[in-house]
Amino acid sequence: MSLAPTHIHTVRELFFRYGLKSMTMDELARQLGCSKKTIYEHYADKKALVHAVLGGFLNEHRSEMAALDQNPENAIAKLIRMAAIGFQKMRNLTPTILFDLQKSYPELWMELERYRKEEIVEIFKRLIERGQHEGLIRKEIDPSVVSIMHLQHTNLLLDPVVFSHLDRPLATIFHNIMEVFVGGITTSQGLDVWNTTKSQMNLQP
Amino acid sequence: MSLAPTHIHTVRELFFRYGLKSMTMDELARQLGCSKKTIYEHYADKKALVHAVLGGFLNEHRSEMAALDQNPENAIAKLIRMAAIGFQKMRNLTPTILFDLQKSYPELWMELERYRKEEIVEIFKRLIERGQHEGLIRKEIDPSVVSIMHLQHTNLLLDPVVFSHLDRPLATIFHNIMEVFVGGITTSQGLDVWNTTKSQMNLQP
DNA sequence: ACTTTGAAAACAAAAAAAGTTTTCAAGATT
DNA sequence: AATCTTGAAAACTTTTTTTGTTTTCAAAGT
Repeated sequence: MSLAPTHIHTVRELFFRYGLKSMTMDELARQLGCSKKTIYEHYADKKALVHAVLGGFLNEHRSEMAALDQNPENAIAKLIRMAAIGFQKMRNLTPTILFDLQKSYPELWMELERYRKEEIVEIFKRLIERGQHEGLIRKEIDPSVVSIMHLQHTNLLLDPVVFSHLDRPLATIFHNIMEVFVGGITTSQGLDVWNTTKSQMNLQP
Repeated sequence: MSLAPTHIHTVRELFFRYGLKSMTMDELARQLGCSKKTIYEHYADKKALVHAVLGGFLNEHRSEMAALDQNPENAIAKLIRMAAIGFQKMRNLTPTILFDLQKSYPELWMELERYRKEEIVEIFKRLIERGQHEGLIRKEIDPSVVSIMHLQHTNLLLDPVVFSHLDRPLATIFHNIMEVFVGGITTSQGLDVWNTTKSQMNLQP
């Protein structure tokens, strides 16, 4: 029983690198240097394994977000940090993964969708509301609208036809998008905070 | 019979984006907006289709290389241009594609290997020999050795664990690699040519 | 010596994909 | 206007692949 905790990261890497369809259970066992039997002792079927991988991935993100939420920083700084983590994380979701997920594991695909559209959007929405109370984000801004808008921004990264041909580092793309987004929602006071925060933190995600 | 020339590029894009395994014939037909029957009128089987796509890809590269070979430039300049094109081209070969190719179409995989290890290496070898005759590349350099070395450099780009985590544009990685490689093989005269050439041409591949 | 363990490999069952054929409707042809 | 052609859509068969299970066997531990 030497599999579950140690090797699940390897499984994630293989799934993410080669796609869910291409990475068969035989191949997986071969790469892990164990037998299929051993895998099936820990996971009922392939779906359970994919579920564990995706679940772990989302949980990681969830707890990183939660950790940031604890921070006693201002709303703008939190917003940037959360966005940076989100962009960084979503990079791992290649077209192949998303395609395979959607086609072969629709329930897991929906779980991913739900996580992003509900949980994440909700966190950003509340963060924007907080920013408004702190006087950093303009009152005319509708938190529900712009939190969805932000989600769509991260979606753009997942689509290879949008930015990849520019051959820019993710950090550059991230920085530009945030410059527009944050610039667009902040009050003049918030803008000062943003400029200070920006120089303080390492924006390289 | 409206398929073959027009839509083969779409097929390539789909194969390259989602992988050969994930992109089934049904899905392909759906995405192309035609029936499977129509596809099978032009291509005997899926293998023939993959062959056509890969062949087209290699031919494109082949003719770009040939066009450069005609140029009346010096050997160093040609070397850089060819390398740039090579790096740029190989980016399209995602881990999934290479994996699927190797596993499901071993003959095509070997054809790709052969193309790179023989045709491309041969071109670079002759180019380096020419550079030596032009007095731009040092005589101690063994063309056979360093042409293979260059091939391995481009291989590094295909491996996601080597450079991707740096989050640098391809152009930066390319530039650094070439700085070392060209710097390492040139005479002082060749180095001057390289510096001049470098500023003249747009290194952004 | 006797268990236990788990890799390796053979296996059966199920699923999926490839490839073929049929159907049918829209456009072209006579 | 009647007929023919074309090709998408979908139903279908066949082949291949994959999943998931079981068996075998050898090495490590008791």
